[in-house]
Amino acid sequence: MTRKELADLIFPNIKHDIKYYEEKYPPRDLKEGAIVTRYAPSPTGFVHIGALLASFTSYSFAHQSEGVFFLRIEDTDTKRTVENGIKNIIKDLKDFDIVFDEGALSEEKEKGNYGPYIQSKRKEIYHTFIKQLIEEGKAYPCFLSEEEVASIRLRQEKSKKRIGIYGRYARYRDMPVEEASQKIKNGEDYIIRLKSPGSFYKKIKCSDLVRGTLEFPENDIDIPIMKKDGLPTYHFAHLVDDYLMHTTHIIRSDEWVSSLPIHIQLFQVFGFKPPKYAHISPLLKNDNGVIRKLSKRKDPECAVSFYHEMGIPTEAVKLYLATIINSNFEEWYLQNKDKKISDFEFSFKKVSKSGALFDLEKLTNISKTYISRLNKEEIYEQTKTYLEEFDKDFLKVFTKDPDYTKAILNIEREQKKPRKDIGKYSDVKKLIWYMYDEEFKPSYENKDIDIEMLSDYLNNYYDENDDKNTWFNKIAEFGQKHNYTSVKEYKENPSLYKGHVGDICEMLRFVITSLTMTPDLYEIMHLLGKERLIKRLELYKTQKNA
RNA sequence: GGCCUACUGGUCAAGGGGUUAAGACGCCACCCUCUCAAGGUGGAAUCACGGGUUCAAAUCCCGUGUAGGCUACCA
Repeated sequence: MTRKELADLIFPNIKHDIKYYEEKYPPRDLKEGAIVTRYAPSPTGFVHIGALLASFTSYSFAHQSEGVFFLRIEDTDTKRTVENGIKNIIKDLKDFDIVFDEGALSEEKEKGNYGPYIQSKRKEIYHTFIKQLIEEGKAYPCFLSEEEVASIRLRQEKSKKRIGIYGRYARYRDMPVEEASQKIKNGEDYIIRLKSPGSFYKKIKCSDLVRGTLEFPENDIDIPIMKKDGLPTYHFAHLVDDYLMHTTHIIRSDEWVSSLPIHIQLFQVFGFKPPKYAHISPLLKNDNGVIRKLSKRKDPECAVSFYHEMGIPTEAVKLYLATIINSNFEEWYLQNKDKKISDFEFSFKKVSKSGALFDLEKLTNISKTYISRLNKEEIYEQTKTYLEEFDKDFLKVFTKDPDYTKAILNIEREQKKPRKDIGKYSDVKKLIWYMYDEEFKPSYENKDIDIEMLSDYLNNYYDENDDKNTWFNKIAEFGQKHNYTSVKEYKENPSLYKGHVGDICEMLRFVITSLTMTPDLYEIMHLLGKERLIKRLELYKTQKNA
């Protein structure tokens, strides 16, 4: 019995060899330096912010180098796979303008010449590679049950040994092929393990684009490469796929650095040139003093859909991600306000090595700045889209008279330093509700208001056609009649006067909006118009008397 | 237990032997012919700790500590 016969016994239906696939998937015809990379999620549910960060990074590097960015679905863990996972992933990313040049489009469809892009459809390819390894004596069937492996682990833990199937724990590593094939013929369960050529006492140097040179002990664990169900493990699938798909750069999150020795070893076993690796740090969260990785289960801000529900513009999220990925992005953007994110040249050298605490406040600020640069039309449309999905009641009010709403949104907008108060589209309602009569159901706090004076002003002095200067001068003039003076004078001699111009404005603001803080009073009054202003004063009076 | 990695203000960070230790967010104070939001000006850090090396260390070396990751027939 030869190893070839053992390999045939295990994989009786494999017709091709590795060479066949190498010819089927020739090198890509791209310009020098083009980066081919991928986003390779498991379809286990929603896209979370850390994954968005990784895919945004990959996408940016691929595109700025005129390379290729593709989507590969890693569904080798059948227990965790979720219905409609692929479409959700594509949709979530598309919201952020992250689109794929090739890869899976749905469970059935895909585009590109290097597919299939769904791992569960690539079984035959993986088997071809594993078959060759068995023929060459570089991999072997292992009959250790999961229970046996667990008990080995337990013993290792107790005696403080290194954990794993290596050395003498790799009981089936050198089993004669006759015995192994007999066990298989008897129907015993098995997995395929790599016969690791490494030694724990030798060092291997791995280079990482963001971390530099990393030194590890060689991998000497006979890692599983194929599971009982015939599907490959992540490590092995990664090797085959990224080799055949000609991936040049693997950009993935930090939790993978410790598998680097395994991955390098796998490439060496086949004599393939490994791709370049870049490990990016995870996003962290300060949870009441405990710093931990952002978790899908505990943190709502983790799901990408959270930003959608909050009405935070996707562009703002991207700006924030860009500032996290490259520390020099923020400064660049400050100086190049009119440029797009894609105009920035990302570099691996500027990727931070340590994990960043996710800062919602900073994101909000970026978002405010971003929205402040939009014009009234854009804000109107964006808010409308948001309300259509999340607040149908306010949508009716908001869209009833589009020009009026746009005028509200335009208050203090068309100026060098535009107003910066909308951080997310879900804020719009609580910022402008009082401008709509149907929403204006105020509950006034107790405050000293000279109703008679305001009535006199609104009826006899206020003219909605006045420009801002005239408006202000009139209030000052009117104030003098009632013993109110300028702010400066009042501050100098507070005892001589009843108050200052600002006090009149505050009273007006309060009666008109029921608020003490609002944007520019002149604009608000102008938009509301004299008639409604007087009505609001009447409303205030009746509420006071009640 | 083993193996990795990271530690500069509340947060993100620049700086890689000699700097008044950039900048952004947040915070505080003041200014800005009505309040807010902005904007402007200013304020707050001896670079986790302990030892070295050096005329000189946030920067180099060694320990310690803390945090994170891996150590699955999960990815």
